[in-house]
Amino acid sequence: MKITLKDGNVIEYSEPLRVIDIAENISPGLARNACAAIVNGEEKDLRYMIEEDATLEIVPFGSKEGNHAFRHSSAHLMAQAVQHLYPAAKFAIGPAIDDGFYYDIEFEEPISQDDLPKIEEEMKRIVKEDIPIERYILSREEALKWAHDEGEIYKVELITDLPEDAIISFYRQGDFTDLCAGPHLMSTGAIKAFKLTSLAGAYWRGDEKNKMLTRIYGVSFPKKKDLDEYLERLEEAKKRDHRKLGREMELFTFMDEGPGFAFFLPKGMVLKNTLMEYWRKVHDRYDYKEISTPIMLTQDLWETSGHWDHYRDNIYTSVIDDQAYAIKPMNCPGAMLVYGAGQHSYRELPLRIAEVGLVHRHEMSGVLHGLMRVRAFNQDDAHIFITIDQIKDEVENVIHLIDEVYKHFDFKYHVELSTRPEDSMGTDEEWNAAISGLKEVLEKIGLPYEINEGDGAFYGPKIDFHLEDSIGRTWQCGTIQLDFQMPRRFNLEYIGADGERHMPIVIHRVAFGSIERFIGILIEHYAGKFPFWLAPVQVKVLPVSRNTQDYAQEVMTLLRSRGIRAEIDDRDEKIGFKVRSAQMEKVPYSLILGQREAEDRTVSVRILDEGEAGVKALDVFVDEIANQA
RNA sequence: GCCGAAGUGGCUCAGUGGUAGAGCAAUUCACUCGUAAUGAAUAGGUCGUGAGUUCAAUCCUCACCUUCGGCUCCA
Repeated sequence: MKITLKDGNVIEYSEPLRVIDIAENISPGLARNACAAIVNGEEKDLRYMIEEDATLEIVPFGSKEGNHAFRHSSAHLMAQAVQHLYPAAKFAIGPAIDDGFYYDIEFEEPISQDDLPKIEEEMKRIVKEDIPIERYILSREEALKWAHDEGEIYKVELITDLPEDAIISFYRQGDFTDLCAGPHLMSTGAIKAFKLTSLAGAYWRGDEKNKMLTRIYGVSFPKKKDLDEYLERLEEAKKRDHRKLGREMELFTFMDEGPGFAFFLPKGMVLKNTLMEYWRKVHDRYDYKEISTPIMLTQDLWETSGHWDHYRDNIYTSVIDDQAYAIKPMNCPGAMLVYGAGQHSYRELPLRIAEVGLVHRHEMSGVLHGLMRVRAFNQDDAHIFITIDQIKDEVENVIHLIDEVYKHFDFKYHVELSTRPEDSMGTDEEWNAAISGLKEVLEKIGLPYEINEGDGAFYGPKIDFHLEDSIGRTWQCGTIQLDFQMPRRFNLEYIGADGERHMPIVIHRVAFGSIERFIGILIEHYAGKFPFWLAPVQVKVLPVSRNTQDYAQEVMTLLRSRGIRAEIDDRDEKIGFKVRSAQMEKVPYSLILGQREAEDRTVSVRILDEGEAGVKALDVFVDEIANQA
């Protein structure tokens, strides 16, 4: 048989061989690092027997498939340890995830964080024993019998739900056996470095009606160094946590009096206003008009829009003069009313109506998370009214706008196309037309995308923008949604070239998404060290002593007159102290002003994280910096 | 909402069944200083809220609130 490797080389063998043997044959190093294999495009085990011509890629840790196998085996390793320590534990599912693995387990007695080291110790012991992992197959009856005999009620359910023709495979390592599709490593010895990171509740099958199981999360790596690096990255993320920086930098806060409702402090407001100033400039250039609609509107309106049916659980309500009102969870109905209030000609379209609207949504208490997940936030919304022929051009136009905005913050991003959810309005034809329209645009401009099945809005499909921050995490921010439903429900129309009434189509879109969340992301992306134009305080003026305070005051007044956000630190402290405190406040520029500078009318510049940047003439520095802003 | 953990001066955190401490920050005073912490003094807390156990609760019990890690949901 001929084996075609990834690099195109072909090796011939006279008899069937396992993947691991072929790897060994190619090089012992390859075999040592191998985690799994891709045979004819399918993920397989290293113990998979190749019997005829095939393409073969042997994947090490570091590849997606390799990591998957490694982490999955780690989950089994943990399960084995748990079984040793808690024989009564029942196992549900234990998959690999992007950063590690978890296993959902039902314990007789609840366990706590303090029990994790004990489990880690047992895992270490099992790793040291280097127990071979074996794979075998059972018939459905045999598999069910095993699960019943073991009392593994969750496995019984899993086996029962497997499709008719499924191959039911098991993996055994010593005294531990688990139902599993694999692939897995060859033995437990490879899992050299791991850590159980957290403990959490998780519903069986993710359904809140089901029993809550205990989920243990862990990470694992072939080398200790990799684990250390991973833990360092976690530390870095912790340092950048916007909740911590937001407090330290006095940007925003939360109070018990309004859980999930952010309070913006003066410096946070500067940030927010600066951000919105930029946003308005961009949107003006792209020919958007801005409106503002009420936060509270009658309940009837939300019944008309469909929100009452589809979004009721999240809507806050109130009563005014015996009339039921809803506090808006979205801006669209307001925009529909504005459009509907006047007559429109096809000549006006595309009509781009933006609204930075404050929406309120009742989120479950357990999901609140700093600025990332709140109960009231501003959406940088816009509703674009177009004819059916304008869909592609306009979607493309919006994509360009969003692209421009993200690049401005040095974000990379990828897009996903979300299709029809279960709970939705409209006909299949409309949905299919809308989805294929969006696909065409993405393909036309060559933007790669993934499909996110069933994740669209209830009124139409959407393109979601997931941006990637400076430490590699992704966040969903922008979306573009195509909507045939709202225009119909609100009887919107425009007069066409033919003099007849036609129904426009609406594009809903946001670029930042939620201003609050975007600010949270920016804080973490920049680790609080905002670019000059965005920094709440841009320049800190530091007189060396009392003697140079007048000059420092003059410099600050000049900076402010040029629109630069400057503050003076005229405390009676040593210059080292003031420098340190300016650096800790993460102010981009510090100006050290002593006797020499005052006499020569210069400034000694210090740049955040870069240190001393030389002495410059005052007016030269001010000109330079005013251009940056 | 559910599972688990936590809540002590502005911040970070000690601590004890007999009504509380440190560092930083703040305030005042002295020093007037050249690129990441000058020194001293002062002030500041009904220990998340409410009930219970106890002679006595910040500490033990219960309920609630908030926060944190997840589930689920989402911008």
